[in-house]
Amino acid sequence: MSIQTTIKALSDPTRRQILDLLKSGSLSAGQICEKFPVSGAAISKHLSVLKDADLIRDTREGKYIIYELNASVLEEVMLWLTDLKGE
Amino acid sequence: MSIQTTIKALSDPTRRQILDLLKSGSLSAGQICEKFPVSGAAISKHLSVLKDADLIRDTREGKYIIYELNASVLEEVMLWLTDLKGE
DNA sequence: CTTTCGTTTAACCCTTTGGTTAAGTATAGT
DNA sequence: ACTATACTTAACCAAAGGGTTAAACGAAAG
Repeated sequence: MSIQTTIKALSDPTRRQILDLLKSGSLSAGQICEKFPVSGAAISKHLSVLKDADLIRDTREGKYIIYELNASVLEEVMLWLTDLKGE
Repeated sequence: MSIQTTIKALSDPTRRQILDLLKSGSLSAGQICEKFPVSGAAISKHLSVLKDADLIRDTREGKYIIYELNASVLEEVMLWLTDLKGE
């Protein structure tokens, strides 16, 4: 995954909030939806952007789809930022 | 400056390249332009986005406008990322 | 097997974004 | 005072982004 894909995914506030939510534990798409004042379709699209960036992973559990955070790809961004900051 | 403004500014590859350039030292708008295959107007707009985000500062020197990196605002982004990664 | 529930995909609508060219502003040099 | 140089701003355009509603899909339950 490119740093471009990662940062683009991070550039929307709703998506960052979703990541913040998942920090405390995995949630189903529906549970995530409840937290935002937008349609399920909108959230579903955000989730797919985050998934394409590999910032989240999903697994189906029965009729639910559970999303979990994958923070490991943030490493690349951190490195770039650290380098930019110089030391 | 909000983290939103900062990340949005970072979300364009040309703007990130500009920041990378300025890491090695301050440059005039024209010198920055030379490095990119787009019009001066396009670069000027990128510079203004970076400036609004306080990621760069400018000072006029004669007929040149010199841009310098201001990496300090990256701290907030770093903190958010670090928190998300969970130490 | 049909229905219901959870979620995604399709089709669409605006707004934002990143580019262009052309015109404007500011400083330097003649 | 003019002209050239350095850069920005204005006006415009096509593409991308984030939202909506409605249709489709997958698994479970009746």
